[in-house]
Amino acid sequence: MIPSTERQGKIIQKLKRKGFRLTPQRFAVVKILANNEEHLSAQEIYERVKKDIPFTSFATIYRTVALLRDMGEVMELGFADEGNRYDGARPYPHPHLVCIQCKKILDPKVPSLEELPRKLAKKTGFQILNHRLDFFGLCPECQKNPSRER
Amino acid sequence: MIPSTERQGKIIQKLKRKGFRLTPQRFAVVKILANNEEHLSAQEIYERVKKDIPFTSFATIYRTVALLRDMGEVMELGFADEGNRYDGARPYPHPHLVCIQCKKILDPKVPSLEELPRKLAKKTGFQILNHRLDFFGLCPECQKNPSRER
DNA sequence: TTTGCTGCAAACCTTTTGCATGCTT
DNA sequence: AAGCATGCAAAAGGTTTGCAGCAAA
Repeated sequence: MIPSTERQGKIIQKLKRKGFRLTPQRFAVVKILANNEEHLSAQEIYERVKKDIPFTSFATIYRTVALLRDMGEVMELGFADEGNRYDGARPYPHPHLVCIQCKKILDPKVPSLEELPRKLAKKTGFQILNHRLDFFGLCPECQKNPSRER
Repeated sequence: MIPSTERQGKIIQKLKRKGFRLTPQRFAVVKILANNEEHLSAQEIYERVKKDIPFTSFATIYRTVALLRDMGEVMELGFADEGNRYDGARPYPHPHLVCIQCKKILDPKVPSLEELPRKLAKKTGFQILNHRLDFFGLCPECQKNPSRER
């Protein structure tokens, strides 16, 4: 578990420094994303925020994660077939292991791509800003329970 | 350029062998996807098919690429922010270089991941079925023309 | 008081689906 | 004749946006 207050504090300071208001809704979203190793969907964030602040709307969730994403403090993982997932603990490129059945997402410890982006930039002339490395498959639980849903 | 008739013939034979009909619409979609190194959107496939068969509908495009995808003959690349892209020339995992401005997608020649999927499966217990490695950035042209749209 | 933020609902966009019609074999 | 495939239009699903009201500095 990454120390809660560290990421949370960093994000909140950055928000304030940039002149954004720290509303209760934003605070709730930051709290959830900063202290969580999971890769949450907008729906999950919405449900958790509503426990604190029952009047929260979906629009605010989306606006807040977009703000945090634009600040570089949350990584948005888009998937075509389901919704986006958000990672506030490690907002930088890293490999993911995605279960196609229960939809859980893990961060496997594999050697990073290291210099590949830089080499590729040199070879192709692209200015490389980001990358994604995702492995898709069935987690051990879903191999045993072929019907389990998320 | 990959030899046209080879992929095209293989796909058509497979369709027939599996008992699917080779309608003019399907033939047009196969022709476009099999003989094309680009990564086309559904919209682009639709437009090109309509040149041959003006009455074609979007539904048929989607049903056809889904059929080819399920047969393993077309790779569907889903993106969250824009539509899917389809690759009929290389329907197996390989890295992509994606320009975030003009949306072109290239296949860079980089060392493949080799044994990483297998190692990861062994370490995590996941049954790994697929993977994606995408690099995002600005292509040389878009670096010069920051406003160019696709 | 001013400006930013929120909630609600409608809009968006791509993809999927229901259904009646039409084409193949 | 039987069944698959198509076209059309509507539905679906997640995300974004317009707008009026509210709240924080």
